Amino acid sequence: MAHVCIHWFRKGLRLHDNPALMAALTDCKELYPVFILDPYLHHTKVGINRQRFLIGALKDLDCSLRKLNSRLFVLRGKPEDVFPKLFNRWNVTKLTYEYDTEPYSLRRDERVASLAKEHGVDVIYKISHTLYNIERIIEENNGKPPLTYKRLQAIVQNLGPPKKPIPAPTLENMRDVKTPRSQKYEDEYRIPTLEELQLDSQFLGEELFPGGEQEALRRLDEHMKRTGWVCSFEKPQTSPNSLSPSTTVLSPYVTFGCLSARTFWWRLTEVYRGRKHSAPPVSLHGQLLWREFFYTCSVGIPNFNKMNDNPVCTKVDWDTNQQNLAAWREARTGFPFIDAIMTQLRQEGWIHHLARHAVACFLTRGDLWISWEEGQKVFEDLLLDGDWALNAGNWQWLSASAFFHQFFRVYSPIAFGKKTDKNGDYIKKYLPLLKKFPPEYIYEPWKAPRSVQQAAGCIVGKDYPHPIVQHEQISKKNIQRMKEAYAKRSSDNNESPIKKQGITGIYISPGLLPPPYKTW
DNA sequence: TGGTCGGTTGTACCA
DNA sequence: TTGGTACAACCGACC
Repeated sequence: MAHVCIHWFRKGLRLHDNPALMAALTDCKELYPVFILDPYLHHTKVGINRQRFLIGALKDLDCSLRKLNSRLFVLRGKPEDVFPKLFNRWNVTKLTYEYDTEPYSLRRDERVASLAKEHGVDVIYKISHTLYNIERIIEENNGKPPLTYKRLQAIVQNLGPPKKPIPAPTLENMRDVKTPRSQKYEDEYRIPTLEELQLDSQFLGEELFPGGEQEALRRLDEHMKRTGWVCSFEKPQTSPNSLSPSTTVLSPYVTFGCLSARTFWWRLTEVYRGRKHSAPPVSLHGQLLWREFFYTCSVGIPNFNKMNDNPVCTKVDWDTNQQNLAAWREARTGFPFIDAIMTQLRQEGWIHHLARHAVACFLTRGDLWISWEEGQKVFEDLLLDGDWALNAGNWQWLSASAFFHQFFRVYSPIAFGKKTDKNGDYIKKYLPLLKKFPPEYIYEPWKAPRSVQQAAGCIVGKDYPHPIVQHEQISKKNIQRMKEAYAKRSSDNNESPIKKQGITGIYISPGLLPPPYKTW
């Protein structure tokens, strides 16, 4: 029997390495490629850069599908409301999609799958967002997520390399498949503009990272040609404040699934072959494994995006301070390095990993003592590569709430940037107000004599804010508060080690701080 | 994937 | 020549 099939795009906005889409084409007479703008995921709070990236990715997908005599159908609403109507309207017999491990997605997909069953629709899903089947990694580690990178590496070593990516469907694959198209459909299911999504595009900057599979593959090709660079890539050696990105900026494409992580992995393997090359955790392969690491944690650890009821997260008495949170979010902390990074984040939707470290440390354990959950929300809205699992994992890491425990390693909002940008050119690019300050004051303009401030045309306290905290003092105090939080954690764990751990494995010796380990 | 401080060592320069 | 000085580079200890 030939099927009428919906392939549901959510992430995985690509044709290459899309096994669920290929499954849709098997015994298929009619194909409906569908994307649903879900108010839970695509609300107006999501940053406009991210929305633009999504719209770009959808346009690109539609364009590629049209080359296969198909198209993309874009709908709006809650998937559980949308699908029953589509099942009836199109007499659907099969639904395919890519497996998604986020808690919201799992609940959503469970509801949709059960609706599909009620309508006599077969459901097929495939794993292609991650390198591995995440549940398989957990199984291999005796049912617990590996809580160190090293452990994850050992597990995946046993599993062997990730599956090879499969090619995109061709016209040959589409020979017996039709996508019904009519003028009525064109209007009804077209891709909305940003204005239609009630977004004001006048605040948009230049589109540095356009969404879409074609751009993703172009960008991948461009970087893979640089064999020497790829082979010697070590993440910690790249600069957080170069004027153009010092890394690939493929992450937004992997996040939306415009680029398959497995395709990226195997392209790197090709480049590495026969050459001396860097290795995980610092290499580019290593970066993909970090993604895998946090995905595995996010699946195996309950309430992974929260402090409370999250068994790996140290409980910290974070302050509530709306003024300071707003100053951080809106790039007016008075520390040019921090404010420049937050400006780049808002304008461009991407900042370097180490820049994320600097601002995350500043918001949490370093200076403002504000919960990492607040930072998580800001990154979620503003980062093009904002990914539920990676965002939660990295915020816990940086705030020394989980995974990373050397809380006395505090980034200086003044000294850190100087290592790779002595002149402060990065600050001048994103905070042009400060561009006339001489290098000796650019990281701490409040120290400049009045005459220098006047000459620079920028008076601290009037044109640019005073620093909202005194870093030297506050960071010392915060280290002490962190020490107390760790001491409390240890004594709580001693009282009921297993119960407090929540997940059954004992991965931190109760009563002891984890040994200083180096993960790269 | 830290920062700071104090101490040591190495080195360039010069009287 | 050589001793003095300044300073950079590095190390370990500590937070």
